[in-house]
Amino acid sequence: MQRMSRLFARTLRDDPAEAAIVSHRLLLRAGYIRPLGAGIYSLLPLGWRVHCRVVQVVREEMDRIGCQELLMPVVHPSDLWERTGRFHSVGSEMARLKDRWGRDMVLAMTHEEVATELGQWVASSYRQLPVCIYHFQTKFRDEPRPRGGLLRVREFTMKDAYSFDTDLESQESTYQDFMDAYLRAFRRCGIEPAIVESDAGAMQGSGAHEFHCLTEAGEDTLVVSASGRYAANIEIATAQKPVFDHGEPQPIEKVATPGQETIDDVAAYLGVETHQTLKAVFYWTGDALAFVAIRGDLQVNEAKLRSLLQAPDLRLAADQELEAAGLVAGYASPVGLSNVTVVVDDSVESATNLVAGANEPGFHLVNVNYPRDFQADLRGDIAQVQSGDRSVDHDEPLELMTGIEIGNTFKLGTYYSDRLDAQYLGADGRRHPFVMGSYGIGVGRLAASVVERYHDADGIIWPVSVAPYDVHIVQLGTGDVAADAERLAGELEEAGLSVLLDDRGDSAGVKFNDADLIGLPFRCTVSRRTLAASAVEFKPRAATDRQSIPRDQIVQTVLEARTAALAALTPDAPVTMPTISAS
RNA sequence: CGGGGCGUGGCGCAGUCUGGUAGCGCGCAUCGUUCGGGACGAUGAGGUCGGAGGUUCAAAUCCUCUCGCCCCGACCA
Repeated sequence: MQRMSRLFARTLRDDPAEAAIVSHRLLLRAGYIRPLGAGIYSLLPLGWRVHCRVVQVVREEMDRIGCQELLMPVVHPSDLWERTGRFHSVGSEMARLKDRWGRDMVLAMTHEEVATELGQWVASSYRQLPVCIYHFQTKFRDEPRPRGGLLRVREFTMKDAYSFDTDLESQESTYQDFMDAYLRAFRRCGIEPAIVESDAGAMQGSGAHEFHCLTEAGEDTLVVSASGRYAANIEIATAQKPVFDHGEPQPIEKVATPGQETIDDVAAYLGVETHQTLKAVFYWTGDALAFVAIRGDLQVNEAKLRSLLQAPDLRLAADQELEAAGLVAGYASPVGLSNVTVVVDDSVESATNLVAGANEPGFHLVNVNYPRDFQADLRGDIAQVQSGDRSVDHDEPLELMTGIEIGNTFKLGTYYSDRLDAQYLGADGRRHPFVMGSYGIGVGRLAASVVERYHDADGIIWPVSVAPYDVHIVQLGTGDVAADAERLAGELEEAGLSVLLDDRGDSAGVKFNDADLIGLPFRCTVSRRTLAASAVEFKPRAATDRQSIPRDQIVQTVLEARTAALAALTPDAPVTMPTISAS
């Protein structure tokens, strides 16, 4: 039992000024976390208990699929990272340091390298495969912009798992096991995740999924079809691109368009729809300029472009870089260009007689046709899906949603095993690289997501599965009242429940408000009034009504309520695409 | 990295423009009265005004530099 009078925490009456997001505000106010720097937090006892509860849920689901827990170090010598190429490719997100001998070390932001090294050491034969390992370990990622309390931090605990299979077929089965385990873990925490296809990004894999908690506070945009049959992160999402008929190709012509620098202006000025224009956008790949041409009614999707160009450091080009290449912003054209890489979205291939810039201020070209008038160095789909677009597979309308990425799964293929010579001896007597997977869950982000999902105007409403304590006893009075509250706490603990006892001398209002703020699932109030009635007042945090329960039945009542609440978190329900809840 | 905002006691803020004894509410401590939804009274503790330099008789306030934090964007396993 923890007494509130001794709890290492402090609840705040006023909202901290820095907190703009619900979970951040409530976790600070209720005394769960305390910032030390940007994106760096201490977990106070309440926060740590939630952390441990979440860890335990995830651990049980990992163990359930036969994944074995271990612990890998945070500080790594750089050589493994040199061998996979990530020591140089990752960039400043990974913190680096030198040891006393001047050797390069890294603070691990993930553990593919070390896991692969361990895997090849242990599993020398196909007879030992498949095998999976996981750990809960501190990650440090030097994020350019931490935000939202625990939602995006620089130091955090991640559950990361790594699988080793003999071949793609086996890995597919292992991957499915992880998907199932993730779904169960999130549901046990009270979150029905949206599962979407995602970008493998720096993981270098061949396929990936993300699990999202749908909430306005999220940073990721997801594209979901009406039936839920298609769901993807917008970074990789595809959609049908409507085709417009602008007639047979006509001779190219230069027209004056004074002062018309935007697509909308030019289209209006020349009396055409935006889909009959060619939009030019310029990116800097890190060492070269890329001229991106896309139909005027579409937006460039930078993640897709980055992937197509294989340019991890892609960014919009600066004006000086445009001038140096002889391009005129607002009037730029791919026609007659030779010194820059031209990337063409496939929307341009089906369009005829487009309006494009003339590379001359105040002039555009009409009846520009690809590939008659200009060539592409690269072609592909680099368009951003927009709300209302239709899915490729089932021709369904697509909707955009926002979510917090609480977990991800990656099919790594043999990227790491190839580079680290991680091989097993197969039944055929030959050596083969492991087919690997990696799977992450951010513990703190998951806890914060639960708060985003479960709260009201008064505070947090923890699901029983991850609450820091099961029962909040509000003791209103001293003497007999205090004695009975203590006795009740003992009985509840005897029954296997964890208890936070508010034994402070504060007024009832203060105590009730703190109880609501902290958000334990069940509240029991003990006072003169309840003592006289040989009863205890019982109120689930999520309920609006208080009940008077006979004193000799209260423990049973709480136990049953908790059991029912746990049963309501059904990990085995069929997968459905959730919608954003009104809470 | 670009744009915006903010650093004054544990929390929320005023004071800065127009330089002149550092304030308010909450919280905290002691005493008393209260006692079922953030009680009341009295007394009290607590701040080198983020830091450094400069201007001035005098700087929270003006100038320069710097550090940090928040928000938007860029970025992002």
